[in-house]
Order: sequence, then structure tokens, then C-alpha cells
Amino acid sequence: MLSERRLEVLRAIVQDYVGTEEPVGSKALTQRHQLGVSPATVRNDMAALEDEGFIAQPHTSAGRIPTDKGYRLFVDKLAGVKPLSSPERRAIQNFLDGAVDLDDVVGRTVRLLAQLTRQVAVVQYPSLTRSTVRHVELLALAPARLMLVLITDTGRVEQRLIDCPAPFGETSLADLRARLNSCVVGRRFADVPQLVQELPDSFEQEDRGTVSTVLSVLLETLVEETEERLVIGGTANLTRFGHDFPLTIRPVLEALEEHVVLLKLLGEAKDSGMTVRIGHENAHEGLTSTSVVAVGYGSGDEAVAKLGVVGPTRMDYPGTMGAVRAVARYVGQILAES
Amino acid sequence: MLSERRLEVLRAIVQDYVGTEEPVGSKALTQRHQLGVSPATVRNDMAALEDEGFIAQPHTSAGRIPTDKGYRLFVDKLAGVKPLSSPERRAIQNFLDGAVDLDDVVGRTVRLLAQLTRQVAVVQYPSLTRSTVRHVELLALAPARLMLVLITDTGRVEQRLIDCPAPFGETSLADLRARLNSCVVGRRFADVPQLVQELPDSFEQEDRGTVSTVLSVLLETLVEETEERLVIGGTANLTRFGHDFPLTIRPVLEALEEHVVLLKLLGEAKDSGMTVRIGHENAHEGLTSTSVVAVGYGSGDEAVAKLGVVGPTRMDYPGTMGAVRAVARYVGQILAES
DNA sequence: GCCTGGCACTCAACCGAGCCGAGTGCCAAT
DNA sequence: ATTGGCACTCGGCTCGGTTGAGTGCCAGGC
Repeated sequence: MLSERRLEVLRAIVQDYVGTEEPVGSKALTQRHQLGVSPATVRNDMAALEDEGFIAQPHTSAGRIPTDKGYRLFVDKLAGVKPLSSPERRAIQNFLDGAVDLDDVVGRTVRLLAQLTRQVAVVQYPSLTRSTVRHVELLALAPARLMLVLITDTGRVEQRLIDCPAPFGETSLADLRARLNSCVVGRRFADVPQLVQELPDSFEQEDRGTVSTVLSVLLETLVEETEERLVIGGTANLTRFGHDFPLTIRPVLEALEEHVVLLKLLGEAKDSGMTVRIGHENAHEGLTSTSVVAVGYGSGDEAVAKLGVVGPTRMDYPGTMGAVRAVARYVGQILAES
Repeated sequence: MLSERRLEVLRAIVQDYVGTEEPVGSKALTQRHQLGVSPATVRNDMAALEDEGFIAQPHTSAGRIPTDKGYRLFVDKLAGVKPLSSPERRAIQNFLDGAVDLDDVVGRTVRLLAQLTRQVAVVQYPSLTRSTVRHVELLALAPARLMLVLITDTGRVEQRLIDCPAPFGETSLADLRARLNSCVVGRRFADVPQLVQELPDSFEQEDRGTVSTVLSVLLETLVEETEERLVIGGTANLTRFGHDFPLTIRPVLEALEEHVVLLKLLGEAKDSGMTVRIGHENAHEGLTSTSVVAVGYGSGDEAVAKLGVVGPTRMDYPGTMGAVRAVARYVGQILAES
């Protein structure tokens, strides 16, 4: 087991390295932190920490840098979540208020988060299946062509075009619209498949085909993976790190463009509380030198989606976690109001 | 005026430089192209081209590279638009078919364009004001709270929440919905402000406040600059160029994140036909070493929005232009069908 | 047993010199 | 107008030497 002081040394190394981006040596450490011991002692501690795999040296005769395992220990045991300053809180509120619709909320959130953390921000749209049905609308665009519009309590709107097998009368349409709504409004989208199961049976024979078509489109829209959307921002912040660029930045940008990958990544995060995935803990290859800080957000107590940031493993974890948490809370509030 | 051969030399320089990314010298030129003259002659031509400002040398004793002016001449006079191969055409069609809604169409388009050109793709959503009204829906979420949903002929859907000054009865709502639709469906959104001007007058005194509120929200939604949306993709392709990265890539990424800038850029492009803006022709500072190839697309003969790519001035113009044009055509077709 | 000062060693990063070669400009000859 | 010849330039590369931060180890002290 590691002694108290060795943990302190690790904390100091992480903090210094995050600040300077340069490997930190024993002498510099004793100067910048009051550890109360000499460089030689620190060297011994460092050797021990290296044996345990918490730190490493890029080359012999260089300082130490934390390993993924070192950051993990730091995040779990040595660091808390740094609360935001009150000007920052006010800035968040000002920035987020005045959004006109959900797209706007999400857009502002991603910009805000990117600016606050100076890293790449990722915001997932509220999941359909985790939201509640506010309204289902059916519009006749042509005799045999409908548009289905789903509206959630979080303000998300999805629409689909439907080609009907047969023309569908205006009265049938009104009928279907009314029955559909009375059966699903206020319920969770996840339950919709079950709720509408027997709906076609109550219609005239000639309309059943169309009703089934409508329902099958509705169900398709709710399929996981398809129904998730996300927005990213702040990619310019990637250029702030490691000057060995093309190599570092390339795979990250590529990974960020694959929304499926990101969604999976966010999906792996715990539903409640904050999740930090460090370096190789991320399954995707392009992201093995980055960390992901993610948290769920929602209009109520339950998370309807996740948001977070992607940055180098060498990031300011307490500050980033604080910003992510604060933004998630405010977004939740905004959504609850709408 | 430049002789025929000198133009030929310029074309050769552009082609070689685009291919190799290295300054091209007189000797290499004569080897790779059958110009029928000796390197010395080419050197004279190069000196002339340099005097005219079409090419430049990075340092003394280096080869020449085209200037923005050189590319301009190349694009205007020396190069055509390279049509896509038929496998490429088929790939486009396959990729674009099977999109389920407008978001999907736009998303696929941006990925397609990025992949095809290996550059950064930018796709603008069909402009509201240039589209036609397919339907306007008003939903009561609460007694004094409505949701306005606009649907265009291109499949774009916009929604807004409305807080009413007073409760609004179901019959009044149905009334407003009906009158609103009968007055705007099939008309261009740009004309809507005028069309709805006198609508409040025909309502009972007590409902006029709400009707005006609804209309003002409707009009706000149609304000230019606000109503434009766009999607970008393929940013990872930026890493393929110039190994002097952080400096080159940073401002470009930043510019790409400022959608307002991009919208303005696209807005400057001609409505019909293809527009190529080279290097310093782009007003925005971050984009002075990039070129933008943009073209309008639409479901009919009129452009409802633009799409294009952003890449280094040193790009394959004929190929890029071919891809951009082809994609725009197919997207137009897809939109017309929906 | 833990801490400390001292010491020899390592090695990346930083010059500066020198070479190399692609490429140029100029000129005289065709 | 075109060409071959020639002297010149200069960025990029390699090589050797120096520097200094940092390490590991050890012997002595608390």
C-alpha cells in the first residue's frame, strides 16, 4: 500500500504536469509544493510509484508523467470536483436562457461547454425512448401520404414521411390521431410499442393496412441507436495540445465524426453521477490518449441523455468535472421549464 | 498577354503542385509533361509568370508554387469540371437513398461529400424563406401554451414554443389553425409575413392578443440568419495537409465552428452555377489559405440552399468541383421526391 | 528504518559547421 | 525565340560537441 506522502507526491505530479505539460522532476516538485522532504526522498517515492505503475518516464533522464492508472487514482481518491465560481455560474445561466427551441438549447450548451472547459464538448439530444410523449401529430400531405410528428416533453420533435398502402380518409385520420394520442400522451416513449399494439384491431378492415404502416414507422423511429442524436463542438481546442499534431489529432477527429462510436461511449457512462473514462479505458482506438468526462442530464430526476467533454488524459479533472456537472444541471432546469 | 505555352506551363505547375505538395522546378516539369521545350525555356516562362503574379517561390533556390491569382486563372481558364466516374455516381445514389428524413438526408450528404472530396464538407439546410409552406400546425400543450410547427416542402420542420397572453379555446385554436393554413399553404415562406398581416382582425377581441403573439413568433422564425442551419463534416481531413499544423489548422477549425461566418460565406456564392473562392478572396481571416467550392441545390430549378467543401487552396479543383456538382444534383432529386 | 546530501551517469535538446543538391538567373550561341 | 552551360543561392540534412535536468545509488545521520 502507498503511504500518505506518496499519494501526496502523485497528486503533486499530476497537478504540475497538467499545468506545465512537461515531465516533472523531483527537484521541481519539492520547490513548488511544501512536501517537507528533500528531492532525494521524493525520488525514492517516485521510484515506488513507478514500480506500481502510476507514473512513467518518457525517457531515462527525464521527469515523470502520470500513467492512465495514475490519473485514475488521482480522480478516484485524490481530487474532488471543483465548483464553479459564481461569475461562471451566472455566465452559464445567461448564456443558456433565451434559447428558442431545443436545437438552440443543445447548440448553446455545446458551445458553452466547449468554451468553459476549453475542450471538445459532446451533447446528446434527449433520448426519445427515455422521454415522455407530449403529442403525436398526423398530417395528410396527400391522399396516401402522411407525415408523422412526435413531440416529447423535452421539446424534441421528430418527423417521418409515410407512404400509405391505400388512401386514408380525413375522418379516419382524425380518428387515428385522437386514439393514438389518448393512448400514448403522458406515457414514456419506451412504453409506446406495447401501448399501441392492439390499436389496428379497432379500425375498419380497409384502414388497418394504413394504421399498421403508421405504427410500424412510429416504432422504427423509436429504435435505439437510430433515435439518438448528438452534437459536438470546440474541436478547435484540440489544437492546443501536443505539438506532434497530425498523429495525435487525426484519430480523435475521426472518432468524433463517428457518432455511433461516441454514442456508445456515452452510453457506457453511468446513468447517474459523473463518469470519467481515462485513456485506454476507452474502447475506441482513436481515443486511447484522451479522457471522457460524461454525466447524464434530464428535466426531472431521471437522465434523458448525456453530455460531456473529450480531452487529453492530461486535463484538469476537477475543473472539467465541475463545469460538466454545472452545465448538466442548468440544462436540466431549462428543459424542465419548457 | 500570356502565350499559349505559358498557360500550359502554369497548368502543369498547378497540377504537379497539387499532386506532390512540393514546389515544382523547371527540370521536373519538362520531365513530367511533354512541353516540347527545354528546362531553360520553361525557366524563362516561369520568370514571366512570376512577374505577372501567377506563381511565386517560397525561397530563392526553390521551385515555384501557384499563387491565389494563379489558381484563379487555372480555375477560370485552364481547367474544366471533371465528371465523376459511373461507379462514383452509383455510390452517391446508393448512399443517399434510404434516408428517412431531412436530417438524415443532410447528414448523409455531408458525410458523402467529405468522403468523396477528402475535404471538409459543408451543407446548409434548405432555407425556410426560400421554401414553400407545406403545413403549419398549432398544438395546445396547456391552456395558455402552444407549439407552432412549420413544415416545408423540402421536409424541414421547425418548431417553437409559444406562451400566450391569455388562455386560448380549442375552437379558436382550430379556427386559427385552419385560417392560417388556408392562407399560407403552398405559398413561399418569404411571402408569409405579408399574407398573414391582416389575420388578427378577423378574430374576436379576446383572442387577438394570442393570435398576434403566434404570428410574431412565426415571423421571428423566418428571420434570415436565424433560420439558416448547417452541418459540417470531414474535419479529420484537415490533418492531411501541411505538416506545420497547429498554425494552419487552428483558425480553420475555429472558422468552421462559427456557423455565422460560414453562412455568410455560402451566401456570397452565386445562386446558380458553381462558385469557387480562392484563398484571400475569402473575407474571413481564418480562411485565407483555404478555398471554398460552393453550389446551390434545390428540389426544383431554384436553389433552396447551398453546399460545398472547404479545403486548402492547393486542391484538386476539377475533381472537387465535379463531386460538389454531382452531389448537389442528387440531393436536389432526393428532396424533390420527398 | 527512514531520510538526506553527494556523486557519477544518462540522454534529449540545442547549437554550429559543413556538405549536398535542387533550382535559379544570366549569357552567349544557334 | 530557344537552348546548353555555368556560377550562385540557400534550405535541409548530418555530424559532433556541449549543456543541463534528472536519475539511481550509496554511505552517513537522525
